[in-house]
Amino acid sequence: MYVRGTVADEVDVRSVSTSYGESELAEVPLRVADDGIEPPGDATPTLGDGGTAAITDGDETTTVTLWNKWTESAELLEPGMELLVTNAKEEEYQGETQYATTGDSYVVVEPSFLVSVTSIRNWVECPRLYYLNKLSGVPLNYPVVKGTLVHEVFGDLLRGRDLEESIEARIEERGLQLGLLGETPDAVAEDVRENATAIEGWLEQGRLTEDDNWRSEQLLISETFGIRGRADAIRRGAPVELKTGKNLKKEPRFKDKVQAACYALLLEEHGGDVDTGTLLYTKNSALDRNEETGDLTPAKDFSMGDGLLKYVVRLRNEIAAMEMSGDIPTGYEADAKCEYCFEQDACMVVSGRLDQESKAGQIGQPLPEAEREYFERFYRAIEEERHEVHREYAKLWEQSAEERADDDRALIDLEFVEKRPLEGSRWELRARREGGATSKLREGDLVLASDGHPVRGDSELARIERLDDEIVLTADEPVEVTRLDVYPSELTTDRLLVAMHDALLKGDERRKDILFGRSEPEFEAIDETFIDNNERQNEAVTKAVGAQDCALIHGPPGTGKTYTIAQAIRAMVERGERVLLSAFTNRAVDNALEATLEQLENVIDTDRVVRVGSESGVREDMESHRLERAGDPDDRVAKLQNAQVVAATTATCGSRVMKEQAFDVALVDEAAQLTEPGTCAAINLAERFVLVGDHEQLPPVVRAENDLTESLFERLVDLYPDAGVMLDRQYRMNQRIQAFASTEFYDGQLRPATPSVAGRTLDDLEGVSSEALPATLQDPVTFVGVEGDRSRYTDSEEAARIADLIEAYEAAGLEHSEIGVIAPFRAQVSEISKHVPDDVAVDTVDRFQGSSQEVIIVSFTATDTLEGPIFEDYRRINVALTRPKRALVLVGDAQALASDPVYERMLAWARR
DNA sequence: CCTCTGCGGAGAGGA
Repeated sequence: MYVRGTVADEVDVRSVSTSYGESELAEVPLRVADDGIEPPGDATPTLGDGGTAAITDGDETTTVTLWNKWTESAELLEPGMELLVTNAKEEEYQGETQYATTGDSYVVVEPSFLVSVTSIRNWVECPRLYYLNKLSGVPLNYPVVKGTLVHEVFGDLLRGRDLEESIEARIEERGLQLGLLGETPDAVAEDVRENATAIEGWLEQGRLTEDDNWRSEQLLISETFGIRGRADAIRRGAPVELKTGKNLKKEPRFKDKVQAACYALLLEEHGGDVDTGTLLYTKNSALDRNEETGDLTPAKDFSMGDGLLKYVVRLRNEIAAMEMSGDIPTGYEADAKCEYCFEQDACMVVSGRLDQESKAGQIGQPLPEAEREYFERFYRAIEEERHEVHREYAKLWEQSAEERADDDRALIDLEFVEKRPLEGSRWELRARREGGATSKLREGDLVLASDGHPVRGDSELARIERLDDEIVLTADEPVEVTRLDVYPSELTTDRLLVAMHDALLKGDERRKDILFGRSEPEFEAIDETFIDNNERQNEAVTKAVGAQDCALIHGPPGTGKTYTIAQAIRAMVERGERVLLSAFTNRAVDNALEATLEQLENVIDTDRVVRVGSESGVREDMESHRLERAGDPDDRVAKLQNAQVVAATTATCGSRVMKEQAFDVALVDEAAQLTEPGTCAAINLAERFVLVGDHEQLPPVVRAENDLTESLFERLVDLYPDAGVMLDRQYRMNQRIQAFASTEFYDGQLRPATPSVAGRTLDDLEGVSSEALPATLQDPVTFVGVEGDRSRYTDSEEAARIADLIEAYEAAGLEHSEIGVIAPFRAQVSEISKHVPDDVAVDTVDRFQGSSQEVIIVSFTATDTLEGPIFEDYRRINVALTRPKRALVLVGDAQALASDPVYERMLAWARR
């Protein structure tokens, strides 16, 4: 039987005398949900749909007694934390039903917080090591890259690939990294071969027989233990861990055992019964020495007792509890000796600078208080984001397949078509979906591909190669795919944390003076005209070029931001500077890059403009500039080092490869959509920075409400008005259209760049005659009142009216491709899509940002009131209303719109 | 109450 619930009160641990002698116990008051208790005989949680329901008020409070070692986990408990006890027994006490741990119980603190196996492995060595790893990441270094290569070759061997072929191919794939490390393919091959031969020899020692039943690289997630990880290999159901290092002792290292034990727990939940683990220390090897040394083969088998598995769960509980409480580990939690630790210096510096308690001691002066306060604030905010990612994981088993599909987080009920082995030991999987099924999944995404359930079934990490009615995936292992789930990745949060750490602990002092408002940005006087027909654009380029620290370019809709950026980069390149061009989205990076390439055409060889990013992220027409990772090391590294302009998303700027690069200037576009740490990822790489954006348009997308919602751009614009320039002439909208946005969001400063822009109408378009339009649509801005169907996120009446409007425009000679429809909700987007022709662009506000259209129709999808966060953020209407060039139609319920002052003014303007 | 893009996954090792 298992018991799951929320800790209702403080927990005391005490000693009692029992018939077995002195024992420790903790009585945990637990608020248990209706289905938080499973009937006896069920050792594991129900594997049916639904899982454990949320705890509600009417739930019962009971007492769960945790015995002996589990009291260590009890000490970690605080009211409000989730607790899960497996194999509990039911007891009657004073007429009340209570529960207690048995010899077979596991106690799991905050089970929905998924701890990675690596975290547990680091933590057991020293909790501080775990923390440092999270904070500063692992830089590019050869031993780590080599280790990864050996693992890849190991996987290939298990999948039957030829050794030499595998080594060559895997080294080729890592050309760029190896080049940056100054390694040659031959030397690396020699190194890898040494380890790999040991593996191969061991495999050939008759151990790889038909019934050995191997599987390599399996991603495992445990909803019971709250652990996830990827096992190197599984042999006859037991974990095999590969180590590239040396171990001449008889026993495996303790942390390695712990790692294997984690996989054993994960396998146990997947129906296994594991009592041994194998560690493969491939540097030990030299099989020829086998006879002299007796048992010095690379493999060390060890038996995994119950005690070890439970110990691992307690370790995991320590991490979960610490992460929930937000505490910082000191290192005293562990017995590890700091003097032998590789991270001792880093540890002391971090604790010294951040004034943290640390077993290793502190080095250096603490950062100023404002910086420490900043660190703590953002650390907390980023960790909250991480928790949201963990909650996404929990939904993998808390939600039913149908719920996930409704949430667009999964494609379900796929028809498995085939699995086909590919060259290089990967597999191609194909499945078919019913037409019309939508999801957040896109080509290039990493997904959980499963034969029915992403956690409980056979499941594998796969990449979407093609996403049509037939879906094509690639994966390391074959899975008979019938379902795909969004894979919740912590990568972005990891990189945000590291970027913030680098900005504060590695950033130069001058830069920090700017970030912390201690010093005004300075500018070199530049006596040059860059753009002669737009004063503000020219001023912006002048500021960008002359900035000693930073410049801020505020670009409202249609004001030629991208062109200004391209001009600024051109001027910088002409001065011989190395420039980083970055933005949050791939789309924005490619847009800016395209404009930049135009400007640089006759300035430098455009081979020296390099786009760093994944194949699926980079726009097709920029592919020729994309830096392929694979190839000859010297060649790859030369291409990057010689690049004078490098373009990459901010997330990529946080990658190990990009962190090796240095620039004179970082230019960040769409900077108002970036969190502060996100911006830091880019500007950390350069001496000076230029941020370009518009804080009156959409803010950063974050999962949790916290300090990440304000961009660095916005903060600095407020802090240093003199460092900024606002572009004030727009080249997009008819004057009538721009009027509202100008007064409402830009103090009336936004104006048409030329009389012809101001006077733009549909009649300018070839074959269009506005006379053919109904009288109500003659004005460039129109309001169309619709009562609405009173549903929450959709409105079929609005959708129907919009279809009529499109017909009217079509009759007047407009092409479908010249019309765009914007709605606040995705549900309404798909509702409208049903009513209008396929080639009319229908999308959410968020996705329309950055583009424009001749005609824009906005569906407000609100009846009676405007409640809801989507309407409260006025920046969203600013974006919606500034997309059209020649005509704007607002469709909605006038009464609802009039209930909010801003919307009411909008209504007045539209109805004029 | 909603909007939703990134990312070589996770883990690789040094005594």
